[in-house]
Formats: sequence, C-alpha cells, structure tokens
Amino acid sequence: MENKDSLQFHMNMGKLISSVHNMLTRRFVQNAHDAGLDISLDQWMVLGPIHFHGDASQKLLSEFCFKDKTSITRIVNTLEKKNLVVRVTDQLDHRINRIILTNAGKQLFNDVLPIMNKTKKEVSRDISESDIETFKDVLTKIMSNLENE
Amino acid sequence: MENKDSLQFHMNMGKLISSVHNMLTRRFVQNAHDAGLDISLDQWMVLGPIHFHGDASQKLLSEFCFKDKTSITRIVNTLEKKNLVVRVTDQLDHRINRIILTNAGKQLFNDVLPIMNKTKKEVSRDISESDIETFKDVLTKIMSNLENE
DNA sequence: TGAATAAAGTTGAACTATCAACTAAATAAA
DNA sequence: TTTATTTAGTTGATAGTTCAACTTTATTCA
Repeated sequence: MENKDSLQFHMNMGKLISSVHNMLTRRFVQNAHDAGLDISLDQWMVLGPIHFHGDASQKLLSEFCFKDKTSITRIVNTLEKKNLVVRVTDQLDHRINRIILTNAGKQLFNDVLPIMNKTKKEVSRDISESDIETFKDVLTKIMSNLENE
Repeated sequence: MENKDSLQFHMNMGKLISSVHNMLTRRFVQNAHDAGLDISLDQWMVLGPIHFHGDASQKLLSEFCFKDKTSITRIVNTLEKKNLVVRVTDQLDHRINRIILTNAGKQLFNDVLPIMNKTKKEVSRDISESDIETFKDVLTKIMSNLENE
C-alpha cells in the first residue's frame, strides 16, 4: 500500500497517461473477451466512426481517430480480414477508399456498445462528475497544445 | 474550428486518453530528435527507473513502469543493443538480471532530462496548477479502479 | 494540353504491447 | 532428499505505431 501509493504519488503526467492508457486497453479487451467478443480497443476506436459515418474515407478516419494513415491502413486490413468492413473505391475520386460496415460489422458494433459502457463505468467508479469534466477538459486542452507544431 | 471542437466535444474518455497518449509520444520523440537524441518514450520510461534504482531487476522495472514483463525484456534488449545498459546476473539469485546503466546510458539520461521538461512544459501550457492536480488525481484514481481484477 | 505537384493509400522496417508457451533457477512440500 | 510448484526471464506470434519511400490518381498552372 504505502509503497505503491508513494510510487504513484511520484509519477509524472506522461507516465500516468501511458500507464492508464495501457490498463484501459487491457481492461476493455478483457471485458470484450469475457463476453465472447474478439476486438481490440484500436479496432473499436475505428469501428465506431465507420459506423457513425456510413462511408468514411481512410483519411477521414485518420483525422477523426487522431491516428496515422498507416495505422488506419493496417487496422482496416484487420477489420477487413475479419469480414467486419469492406473497402469500396469512390466512383468520383479513385484515390479514395470508402469503408463500409458489413452486417457482421454492424452486429459486432451493437454487441460491443454495452461492453464499452461497462468499461467506462469501471473506469470512472467513485470519481465525481465535476472531476471527470475537469479531466476531459484538461485532456482536450493538452490535445490542442500538442496539435500543431 | 467549429468542426474540430465539436468533434472533441463528443470524444469519450477512452478516445481522449488514447489520442493524448499518441500525441504525447510523438511530441517527446520529436523533441528528442530535434535535439539530436535517439530515444523513444518507452525507452525513456524504462531508462528513468534504471537510473533511479541503480541495479533494478526486470521484475521491478515491470512493476514500476506498469508494463508487461515481455515489454521490459524487449525494451531492455533495445537499450542493450544501443549500449545504454548491461544485464548482470544476480550473484545470489541466478534467475534475476540486474540492469545497470553504462556511461553512455548515464550521459543519455542527463541529455534527455531537459527534453522531458520541455515536453512537459509544452503539454501543460495554459492549464492551471489546480486543474493539473485534479487531472493527476483522476488518473491515479483510474489506475486504482483498474488495478485488480 | 502537358508537366509539376499534391493527395490518398500501401509497403517495409524497426519498435512496442499482449498472450501463450517455454527454460532455468529457487523454494516448498512430501 | 526428491518431487512439485513458483518465480524471473525469454521466445514466437499477432497487432498497432511511426517514419520514409513508393504507387496511383487528381489537381494546378505554365
């Protein structure tokens, strides 16, 4: 206790964020796995916007997810391999791939939603609404601080 | 503006943390690179405790960094390949590797410290002390929420 | 129109994360 | 003391991240 608490007390922001990110990822995947669902947090973070958008291009997904276009290429590869999405070439601009959910993809999206909510609840247990708000505000502020050169 | 802000407004916590984690990683590496230093954020996150501890075992690093023991094995591999650390078998318990900084490792540690501070400053620009405190408290709380099964 | 440039994606390489299976050494139990 | 179990670390496989170099298609502009 004392030991671990004092460790955390001395942790700087970068380490905290990094550690929380890893733990969050693990918990989400574990919760999904326990429910018999096979999906990673990154796959989910891309699947969501695909569902939301209908026919998102990879560029749009890249901007929306704050991920490199290469990451998007590979995550879409994985989703396609799992038959959750298909790439359809845009008829007007042949450079663009439109990413479309398959029925299996829609099904998985609906199955994973409650898992995400469960995880969210576990994460924010015993943390006040106002602290959560401040927390999200700070994260958003950090993003804008780091956004442009 | 409006567009991007509204995107962020709708971002949930997981996505915010994930995005901030990626952007933070990128910025740190970029700052190091601009200063002519070749080190990743993860390497730094392990190098710090090695420096702090003197002769840490990989198990201790794993607990301290909240990283999987496999990750530690591979990061130490990389650090060793770069001649920043050496593995020394413990004389009493032959299962244990003691990780020792080389002179190059000590040198790099000292060179990177100001980079970390610069990055820290960029990250927390225009965020109040008290919001930072709340932010770190929430992160710590999330960690304890996710810690044990 | 034709050549230069920009944009959307892909590929390869190096690194990190996670899981499962493994080796080797230490400790516990019979 | 011999066997069983636990502990520290490694290896292989699969997925994601980043950078740089590349292909293909659109756009710009001379």
